[in-house]
Amino acid sequence: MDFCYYCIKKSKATGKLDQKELKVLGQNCNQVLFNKGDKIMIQDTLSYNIVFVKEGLVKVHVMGPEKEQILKIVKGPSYLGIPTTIGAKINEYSATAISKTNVCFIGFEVFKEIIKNNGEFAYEIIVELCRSELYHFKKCINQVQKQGPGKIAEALLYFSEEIFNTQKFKLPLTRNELGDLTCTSRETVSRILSDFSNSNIIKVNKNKISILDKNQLEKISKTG
DNA sequence: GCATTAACCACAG
DNA sequence: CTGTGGTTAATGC
Repeated sequence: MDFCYYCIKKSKATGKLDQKELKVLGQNCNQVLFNKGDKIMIQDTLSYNIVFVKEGLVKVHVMGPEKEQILKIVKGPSYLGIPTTIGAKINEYSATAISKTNVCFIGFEVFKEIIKNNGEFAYEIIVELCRSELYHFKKCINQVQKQGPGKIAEALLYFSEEIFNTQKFKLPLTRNELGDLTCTSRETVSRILSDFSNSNIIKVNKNKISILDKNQLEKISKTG
């Protein structure tokens, strides 16, 4: 039952725990492997657990009044279910694996106890929550005020810099999902991607994207 | 008015 | 699932 102790994909917070705390965590933690497309959390169901993505990519999404909205793409290691487990009785959003993903479900009671007893751990959790809130503030402003090309440019840069750390990557979303992420339609996504491609800003081959002119992309993202 | 932007629809690969 | 063309509505010179 020491698998949390030996886990090499610990969160920054979990790195602050001593062996005894890790043992308790390990006893109240269940690891599950999800494949692409599997649902990890379902909106409107009861939320009993803190969800920690050890490894892999997950889309966090909600069904709005009109249509599906993708809130963000999360790359492990990262927590996902903290706000909805602590702040609400039910899951306020869904989470779906978009690659092979390793997830730990952590019992809420134990998680709560560790927060209360270990300030260093709690602090790291707060840091993660703060970063997430700031990200959403920024995304909210950008999605409301930028127009199409700016939104798509920003999303491409996000994948390139935050998720894959390379100029060449395979987009893990369909055009439709990219539309749901950027608050545009799938047609608009298609058109903007071919526009970028025709202007030699990016190269597109199905879902494989290469960023050719990062400066230009940043400029478009910045000016909207 | 005229231009721009983007959603919606439809249809073809 | 995607790409494209036509149409329409909103917005801003």
